[in-house]
Amino acid sequence: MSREPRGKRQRYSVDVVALTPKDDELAVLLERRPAGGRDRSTRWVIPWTEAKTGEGLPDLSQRAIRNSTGTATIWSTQVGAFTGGPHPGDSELSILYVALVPMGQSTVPDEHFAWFRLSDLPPLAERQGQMLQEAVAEVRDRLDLDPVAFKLLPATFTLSELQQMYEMLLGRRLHKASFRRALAAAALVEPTDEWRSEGRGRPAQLYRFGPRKRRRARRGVRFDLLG
Amino acid sequence: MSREPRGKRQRYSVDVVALTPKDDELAVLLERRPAGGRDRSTRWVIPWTEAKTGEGLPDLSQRAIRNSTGTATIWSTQVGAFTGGPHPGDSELSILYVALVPMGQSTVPDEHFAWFRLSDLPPLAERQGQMLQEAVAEVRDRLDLDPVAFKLLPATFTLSELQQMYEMLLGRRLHKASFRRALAAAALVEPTDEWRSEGRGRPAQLYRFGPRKRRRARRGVRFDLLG
DNA sequence: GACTTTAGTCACATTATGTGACTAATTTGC
DNA sequence: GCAAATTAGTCACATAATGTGACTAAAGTC
Repeated sequence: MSREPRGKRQRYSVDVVALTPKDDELAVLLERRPAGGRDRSTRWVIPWTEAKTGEGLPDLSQRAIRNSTGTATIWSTQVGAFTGGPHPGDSELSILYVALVPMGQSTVPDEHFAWFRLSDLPPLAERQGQMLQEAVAEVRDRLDLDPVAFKLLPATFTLSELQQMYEMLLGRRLHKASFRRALAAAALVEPTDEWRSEGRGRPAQLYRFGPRKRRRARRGVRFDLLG
Repeated sequence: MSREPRGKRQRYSVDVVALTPKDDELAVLLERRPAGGRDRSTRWVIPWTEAKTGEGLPDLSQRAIRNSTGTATIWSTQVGAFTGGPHPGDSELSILYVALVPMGQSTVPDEHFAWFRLSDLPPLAERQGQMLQEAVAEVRDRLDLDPVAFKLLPATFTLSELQQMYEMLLGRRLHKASFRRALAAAALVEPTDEWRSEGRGRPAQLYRFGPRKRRRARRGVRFDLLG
């Protein structure tokens, strides 16, 4: 599957950056594939799936996610289209998706796949590295528009776990009182009647995701320009 | 150019939604193409350009923008990849770009092109309409991360013009004092020593875009979820 | 010169956010 | 059993950001 005869090029591929929390950090699912050309070593690459003729992106991306993560019932979104630099599958055009795998569901389909923490990545080809960066940026950028943090948590969770998830995604610490005040104002979670005793310390109440009311999205202009 | 022999399918196309301000509203550049199949009428479509083998997206998108708007020196960004629904050029996959044409530069390359205000669109195919919506949403979503509003203005402008541009993009009125306070805090514009007398009323000072200092992008979590 | 129109600023009320200190409920060590 | 440690959860207050009406300024119109 790694080499195609020249001339019969792939039309395009869908590449999947699957992310999951691991040791208070994001981890990405990579696939071990034999290097192309004269290089006999193996390398880690972002898993990809070839497009079939007539297959639409919704189906194709679901198939690609199933191929790599083993499940298709997880959240994903398109990051964009990429060209340039060598692609492991010889396809000129990659459509990149990022998929979020909840805590504790990060199994691997077989021994060719493994999770790597972002701070402990194996060497990646340039285009691969860039695509990974953009996939992570896509998730971070959506953080306050889209409740993506919840996609990385199990169905019920404590507020401290939720805060840790936001801290992981934002890359900085948050103040507990501020976090909970903002959360309450957004009415995003609802308490369950369960409590979790996590060893030492006071037990924490479990919450589930459940947006109750609409926020009026007023506010003036922001000019939150960074660059 | 409108029909390709069956079997020799296009690999993919780059479609360009070019936007410009017109009558206090956004307008989009559409192209008149003969309808496919047995339909002899013409229809308006989002301009597209076929990919050539070996051409990367940066070059290709510039070429596509030049083909439709006549210039390539304007701001653009990728919106995403689309499949599904008929494409006027028979290509299964479209990579969508949105390009912003400054006020007063909205010429058309020839009589096959025309600008349509968003409130006054001709009938579009379903996929085309959806792509247009996503392109506009992309620009709106970037408004406070990226100074896109300036890409729709000439090099110098009055603060009232800038505010009107934001109001057009946001679809709501802003308070003058708030707007200017936020603008000053972001240090995004600098005054020129020119003034414009626009008929009646006090003349307005002209400004140019010129970010002076970095904003520290602190702030806690936002939870600005709408949906 | 009074009135209209648009530009530009100010002051104050209201709301949002940052932050430390507090109380609560549990385990651990003695 | 009881103090110390640990984590959850809340409060109160200081500071900052935003909403808003009213004001002054400089031009044209009649």
